Amino acid sequence: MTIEEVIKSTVKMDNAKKVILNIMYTQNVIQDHFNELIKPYDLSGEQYNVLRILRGQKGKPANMCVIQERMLAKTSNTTRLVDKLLLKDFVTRNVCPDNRRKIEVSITEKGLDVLKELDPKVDEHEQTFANNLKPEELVFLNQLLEKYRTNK
Amino acid sequence: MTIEEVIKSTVKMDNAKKVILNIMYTQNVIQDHFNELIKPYDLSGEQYNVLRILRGQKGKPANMCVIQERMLAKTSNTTRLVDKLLLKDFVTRNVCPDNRRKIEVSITEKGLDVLKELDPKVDEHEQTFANNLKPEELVFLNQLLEKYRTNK
DNA sequence: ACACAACATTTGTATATACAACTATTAAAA
DNA sequence: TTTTAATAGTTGTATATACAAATGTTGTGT
Repeated sequence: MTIEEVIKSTVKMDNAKKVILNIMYTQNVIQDHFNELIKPYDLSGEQYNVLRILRGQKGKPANMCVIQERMLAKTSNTTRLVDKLLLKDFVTRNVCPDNRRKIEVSITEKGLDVLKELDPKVDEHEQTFANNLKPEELVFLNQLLEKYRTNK
Repeated sequence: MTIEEVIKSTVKMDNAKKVILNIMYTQNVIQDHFNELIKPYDLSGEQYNVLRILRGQKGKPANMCVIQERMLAKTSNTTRLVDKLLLKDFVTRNVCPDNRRKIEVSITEKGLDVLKELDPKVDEHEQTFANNLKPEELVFLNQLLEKYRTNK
């Protein structure tokens, strides 16, 4: 389905506009699919993302600004995301002893368990889309997107 | 900047995962850029999108479900989006005489004026990104994204 | 030591989004 | 014709997001 069909556009669009709409819409489709996947786990997409970042720390705690800079949506409110994860016992939060301005956030066993349970489903989610392209097309799509963003 | 650099990933990712993150992140970058652009006009991205859809109707009013199906984010609350546009006198809203379940929404002169003023800025926004790619790369990027979404 | 800037995080507030429940109207079936 | 189902839109509520202002802590210059 082309992007014109999706938005039932009546007027002809140039490729610059089509690309923007295609990226926006594709992101929406991916996100809807992913939200379905994590709905039973009472996690939002950004909450999942924070857990993933914390697991990537391999035991080392992360402070708020580290989490922030590794998130996709830089405008998210990290404090309140961590609040939600705390309520579910997926993370711990402590003042950093070396620098009391900083907060050390770590993932708990319970948090790791949830991620482990989600891992195969997330892989499947990723593959479902990726299987529509040949391996070399995937590589090229990555290159094009990265080039498209140059200097932004 | 590769997606790994953006999220400062420590672990190696396969291309299926990279593509997802690249699309999500690129959408974020585009949206942030667009939000800057429309900020002075007191419009949100989705509000702009509704106005654009209404202009595409070329005078013919659109009812709520038509607007809904042409929006990128299918989960948006059309009623409240139109409420906001009404407050700014950018649209009119009337009960459809043929079928009183339906609502006819039309763009006003004032709404058209705002779009007209935004047009060159939106074009520039689209070109800023598109100029990073060759014309044939743009075409290919569109094809890859559409193929990537197959059956979703 | 004191003032002041820089840093890290939190809080307030307004708006937006997600999703289910609800109302009103029309169409279809019994 | 009454009941039921389908359609179109609205409202309630909880959560999320955006962004500015506020708080507390540390570093720097005088």
